[in-house]
Amino acid sequence: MNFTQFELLRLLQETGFNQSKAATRLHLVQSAVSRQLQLLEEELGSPLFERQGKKLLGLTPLGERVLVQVERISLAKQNIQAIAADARDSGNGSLRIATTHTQAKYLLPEPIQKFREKYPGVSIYMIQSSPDDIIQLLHHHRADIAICTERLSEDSKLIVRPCYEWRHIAIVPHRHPLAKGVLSLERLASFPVLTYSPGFTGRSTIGKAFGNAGLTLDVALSAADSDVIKTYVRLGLGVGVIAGTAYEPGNDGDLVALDLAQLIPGSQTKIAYLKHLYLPACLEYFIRELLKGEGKDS
Amino acid sequence: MNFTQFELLRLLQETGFNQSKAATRLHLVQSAVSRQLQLLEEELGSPLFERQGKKLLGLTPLGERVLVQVERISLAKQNIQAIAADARDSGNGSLRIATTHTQAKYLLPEPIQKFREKYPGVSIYMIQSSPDDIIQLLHHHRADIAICTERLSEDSKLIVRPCYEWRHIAIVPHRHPLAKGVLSLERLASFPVLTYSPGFTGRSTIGKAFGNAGLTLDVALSAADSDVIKTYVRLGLGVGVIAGTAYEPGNDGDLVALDLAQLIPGSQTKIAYLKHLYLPACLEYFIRELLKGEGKDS
DNA sequence: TTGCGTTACGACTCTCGTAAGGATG
DNA sequence: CATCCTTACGAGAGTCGTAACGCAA
Repeated sequence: MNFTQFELLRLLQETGFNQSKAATRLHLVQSAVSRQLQLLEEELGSPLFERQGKKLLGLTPLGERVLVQVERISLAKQNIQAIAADARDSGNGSLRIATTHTQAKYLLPEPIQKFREKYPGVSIYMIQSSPDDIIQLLHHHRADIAICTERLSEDSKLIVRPCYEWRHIAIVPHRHPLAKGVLSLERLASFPVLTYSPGFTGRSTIGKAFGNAGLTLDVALSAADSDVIKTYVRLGLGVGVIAGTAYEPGNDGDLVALDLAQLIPGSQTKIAYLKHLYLPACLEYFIRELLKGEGKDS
Repeated sequence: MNFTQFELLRLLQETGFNQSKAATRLHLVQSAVSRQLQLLEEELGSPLFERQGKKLLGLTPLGERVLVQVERISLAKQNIQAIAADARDSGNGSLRIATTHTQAKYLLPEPIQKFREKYPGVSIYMIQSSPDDIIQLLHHHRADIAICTERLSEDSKLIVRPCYEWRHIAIVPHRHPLAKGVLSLERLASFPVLTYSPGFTGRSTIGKAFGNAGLTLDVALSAADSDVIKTYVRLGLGVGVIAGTAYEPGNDGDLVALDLAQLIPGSQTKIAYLKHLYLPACLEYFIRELLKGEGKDS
């Protein structure tokens, strides 16, 4: 029973119960892993893994219950290291932000600039990925905080806090027919639409709004990235539906932004971090900055 | 960073930061403790303890934050052992009940008998103590479950669940003047009273009831134990005020029980166990039995 | 002097890596 | 025969206990 053995358990699950891969990630040889596994199972008195011959297939019910506790231990141990690092020098360290392109480009610049001024010694890692991946990054301790609009709610291991509300807009070139006249979901749906990939930046909200109106969207192109969408809107591929915050009057003067507030419900961008995770001074500051203006504490 | 070092931290706090005592409880010599402490502080990079010369005085702010995580680790580790023991043989093991005399004698016999029938292999340790001690026993992992009436509410580390409601009664010998006539707080207070020691079995409720009525109690004798009180009531020392459940018609026929339901508010006996503690099958069963009839789940 | 903590050193235990071998597809 | 796991064995690291020392009440 030691930390290495517990870390091993976690890695075995992550690697699909492959001892060789787990060994590599622990900087050990495979035989050491095999032995530690035997020792642990022997100490606990019953097998933690389902086996077929010598190969590991998965966890036993016992193994699963144990793993829950192991995750707690792993988290608490990381917390201790974070607490100590914070005490040694709270102006140092790293901040790993997992988020989507839209947030990284349009929401975060200002808070990150303020953060940088206060904590010039902290390295910021911006990890861009899909919302599904982002949550996995949190769970696997590969990111400290997640910022995104979707997939952040029904997870008991996370603390999720609302960060800010925003609206979708439609963008079209000036010459586009939609630039003039009254806007409606029906009229919008009559054009090819360019918007976010499923799972990104409120795409589900868009889908629901049209679905409820009995309309089917002709999605000509979907991308994770507001800027990619803008590019193809400029090429005349159709109507772009993007986050309102992604429209930059300075750079996007060639495009007309059409307010969809009456047509598509608002979206809420949230921040999330692991429950029971120690928040270093700098991370706490960053979260406070992000929540500023929102006012709602929980 | 290993489990021994963390266990050491916990023990140092328990022993008042005395390395020698902590060493003994870890079955080590004192010099080993000294070295492990240095290694841990060196690894974390800053001191965990306030020192005066060589003597340890207490925890630094860092040390306190670390200790919180250490307690989580310790608990999770114990959980793993409990889970494994439970899986090896859920009919075996032990059940450590911390409670007061009144509960042990008048509430628990029936549930424990049922428990014993279902789990004949489980050793039951009945730890009788004061409510204050009982809570400490839980925190120090020296008891699995606490059952008592007082001091069980404002602790965020515990899960507290109401178990049953009961009332106080007054007991007097047949010849006593109080055995006849109308009962009132005033009349009761005019006699010497024998009741529970402060902190025991609803003593605070009794005190408040008389206090609110502007009466001072003449407590001739207080004891932790209903049977002791009965004994001295029989000797004519005064009026006994005890839990209604402690009156046994069979054995206490020489005493008159007077209902105090209209005079003293009811008390609630609760059960408590550590949050995040793994409940072995037998403990889960025992808790379910205790809550039966209460119906309220939370 | 007694109690408490640190430092030095030898002995022992533990765990690793190397290497060889068995099982499985 | 390639992958995955187990077992045997020697080398090295880590931790303990003994013992000697420093310091304060």
